[in-house]
Amino acid sequence: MAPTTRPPGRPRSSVDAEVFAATLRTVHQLGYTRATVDRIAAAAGIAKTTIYRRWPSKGALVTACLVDTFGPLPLVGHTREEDVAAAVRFGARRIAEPGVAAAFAGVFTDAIGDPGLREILSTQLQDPYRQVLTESLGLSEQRVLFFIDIVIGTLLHRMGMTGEPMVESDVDALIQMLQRELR
Amino acid sequence: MAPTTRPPGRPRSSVDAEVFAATLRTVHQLGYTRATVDRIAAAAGIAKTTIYRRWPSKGALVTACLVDTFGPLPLVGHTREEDVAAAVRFGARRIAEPGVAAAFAGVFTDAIGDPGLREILSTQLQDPYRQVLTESLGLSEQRVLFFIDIVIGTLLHRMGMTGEPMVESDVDALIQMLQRELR
DNA sequence: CGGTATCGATACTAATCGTAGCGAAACCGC
DNA sequence: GCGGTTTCGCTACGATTAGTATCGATACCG
Repeated sequence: MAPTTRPPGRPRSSVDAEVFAATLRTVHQLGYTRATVDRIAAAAGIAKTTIYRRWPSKGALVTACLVDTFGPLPLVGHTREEDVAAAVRFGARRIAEPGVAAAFAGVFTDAIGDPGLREILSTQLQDPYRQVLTESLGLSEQRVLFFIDIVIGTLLHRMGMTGEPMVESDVDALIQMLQRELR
Repeated sequence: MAPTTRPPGRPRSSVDAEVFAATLRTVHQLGYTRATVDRIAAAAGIAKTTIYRRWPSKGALVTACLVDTFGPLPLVGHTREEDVAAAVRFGARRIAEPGVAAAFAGVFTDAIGDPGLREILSTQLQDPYRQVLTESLGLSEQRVLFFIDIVIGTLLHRMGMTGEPMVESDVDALIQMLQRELR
């Protein structure tokens, strides 16, 4: 049926990309807590109310921002080893981008005690990778979730403790360890 | 020299244990953000001002609470394998305790953009384990920090995503993987 | 009993989240 | 061009929270 019947009224201005960029920039500069919606809106050059018309809460905005930043996982490998390496390097690159780790930590914090937000987090951010990896790596769902916990958890903990991304030699060690584990 | 010369004036009432317990209880029930200092104080049966006389900020209070909860790492193993297993199980038990994971996530969030708090976190919480493990496992400092990232990061990510502690079979898999990695 | 430092209680400032209401603007079909 | 509909920017607002200031009461010491 009508695939794109434009609804009546003034269309939404296409500023989502601007808002996401402004969100990461602000979170990077000030941290999650002090990255107020007011400041994010100002950085994006729009009004705060416009943000709340599109995302129901600050946590949902940041989660959407993370989903947008991570994007699809490019798995082109011919072997499981190649795919594991590609996935880990993908995660390491993304988490090293300014503001991503801080946004992650903030969303985790908000998600505790907010089941709705945790649902969004698990469904929109983790599930796509779980599906792709389950198919691509040929492992059980439990095994894939275990893999995701290790990759993302380890990289985030390093960022949280030191404020710096994991050095390349440690990323290499992480890849080798997981290649052996998933052999 | 005088080991315990009591300073003049009214001594501090010994309520630290009560406050720590109330902190974890409240964070467990309401999450880090809504666990206000007012509520924690009420749960501990003391005044909010008493808390601020002892800890400079909510983040510092929760960090001290985590330090108190984790406590010293009991390493009695005769082999590196035994010590690795003991350390992982120790972390898994602690992080599974109510409120601990939520407190961790909250402190990480606050620590970004608050270098003082990150310093406390790194120095008071991570350093003792780094020292003990470096000595006990006979590994380089870099290797031990890598080990800590994997253990704590993985366990926290599972708690943050699902709200439930990691199941025992996955903890066993984590142990085996790390034993192989650190062989 | 005097000196000193803590305790409880109250009040306060400064931020912040999220909502409500308003007139102006953008786009559509006619 | 014109009415209908929806989003936009803007301002204002209520509720909640971190952290500070203050004051009388209290506990311990010599």
